[in-house]
Amino acid sequence: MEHGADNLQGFLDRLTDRSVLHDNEKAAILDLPTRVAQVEIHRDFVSLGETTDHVCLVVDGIVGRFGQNATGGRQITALHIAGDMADLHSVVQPRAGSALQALTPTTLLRVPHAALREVAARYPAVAEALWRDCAVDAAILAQWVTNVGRRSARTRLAHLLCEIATRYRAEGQREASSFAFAATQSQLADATGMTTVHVNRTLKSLQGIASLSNRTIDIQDWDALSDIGEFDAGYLQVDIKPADRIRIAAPA
Amino acid sequence: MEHGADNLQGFLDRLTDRSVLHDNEKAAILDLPTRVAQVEIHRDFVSLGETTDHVCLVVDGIVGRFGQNATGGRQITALHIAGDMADLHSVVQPRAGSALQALTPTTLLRVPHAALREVAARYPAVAEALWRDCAVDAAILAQWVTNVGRRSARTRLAHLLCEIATRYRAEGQREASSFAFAATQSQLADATGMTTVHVNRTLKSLQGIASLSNRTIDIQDWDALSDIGEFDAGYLQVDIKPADRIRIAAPA
DNA sequence: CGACATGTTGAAGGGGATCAATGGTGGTGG
DNA sequence: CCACCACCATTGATCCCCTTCAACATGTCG
Repeated sequence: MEHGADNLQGFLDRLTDRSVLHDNEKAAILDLPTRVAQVEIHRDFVSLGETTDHVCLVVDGIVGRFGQNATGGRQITALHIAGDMADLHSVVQPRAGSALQALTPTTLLRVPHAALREVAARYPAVAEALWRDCAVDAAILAQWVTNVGRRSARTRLAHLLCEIATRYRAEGQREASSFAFAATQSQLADATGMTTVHVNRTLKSLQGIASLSNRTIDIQDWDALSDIGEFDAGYLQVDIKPADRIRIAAPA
Repeated sequence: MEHGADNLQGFLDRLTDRSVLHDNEKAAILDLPTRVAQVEIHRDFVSLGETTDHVCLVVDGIVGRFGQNATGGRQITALHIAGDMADLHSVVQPRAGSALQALTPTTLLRVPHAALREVAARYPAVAEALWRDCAVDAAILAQWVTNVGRRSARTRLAHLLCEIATRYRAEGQREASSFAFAATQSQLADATGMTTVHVNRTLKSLQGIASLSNRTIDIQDWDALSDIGEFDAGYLQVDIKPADRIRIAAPA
């Protein structure tokens, strides 16, 4: 067990984008004990029903949270990228309600529940920040329900691409962009409740607006894409001005 | 502003079904200031984007959390019944990511954020219990994504009925039952991403297994219904044995 | 009793699934 | 360095679940 301050920094950044933490609280987070783990592609590193004693921070790669139906059809219910705590909820609810799988070769940082709980207990503001991140997670899930339930395939896919792009560059972005994203069409299908075939065709229909190739997402026309995707970044709680960040806990 | 201990009891029960709270912590919750509100049917009492300063506890009736697409199609992303805090997440994230609407005439208890935050700050175990409830909420949302994304209409509807039944009687139930649930077919449609027409036909296909009429859900054959719905109640975190409830916070 | 919401039924059309095959492409080992 | 293989992308043809549109029935509440 080592200290993974370098990698924890990404997680801390995520937290402080939305929450107010003081220096001692930040230090406590960077001081968390960690263990690095490499996960090969397509491997479940948390299984359904398993009780875990640590959380998994994504350092590199993409992680999917999976649900499945009786016939084996898999549905991705959440995507997690570098800086995300993929199962933060497990701190208060250690029995996994869904499996976690590496969608690409992935590097994780495992942080023991015990250590995180200790920090959360000592610093209420940290507990609050973690809770807040879970709330954002839930807001994203609610968006996905709407996405899958009430939008056409084209809109669905566009919305997902917008969400991913926005989360990658945690700044408001209203422009074209291009970034590494090594998911396959079949994984996009699992995330949008479509079939691979239809993802392929829908992606084609977005030519000139956005594309996925060479493990890279290219967004050529952000306005058009966010329009098609009916996308409004508000729910991602990105770009919260420092003055608007809330802190319930007293100064430590 | 009065004390609504009677009605807060339902909320406290919900919390203590999953979390361990000591007597002083329970007392602090029952002591929260509240304001009763009657909400007429079909009225939004929280709008999208609004910043609230209180949470809404459902005392009686049914509340839906709504998302919507560009053409006005509405999707219910969560259902809340008596005892549920419909927007608990607003404690840490006061800007509403979705609207809340009364699906039936509803009685609410409004609890000021300030008061709840004060209790949460003084009693870390309370903050933990609230956080845990948000985590359960998120687990339900993940199920809904799977439900809407990868299940047939029949399965979807059966799954929803199973979830509602299980949440109403927060005990493991493997049997027929009948309970008041005044939602319309059109609301079930919004919750499952179907059309009213198809809900009507699908409901008919469940004749003898389950039915919705006279504002009442009747489940005649639980085994068949949970089978069709591919339902496993685990994610609802109902029926957690006292010994299995987790408490991070130290004894107060 | 009248009005409006909710439930019911029929007919027709389409969006996306399904099935099936072929074409790329990167990775691996001989 | 090439041959092979596994995985991924692409395309066509067909089917069907569910939507859409439209009408009518039923219920409920003032």
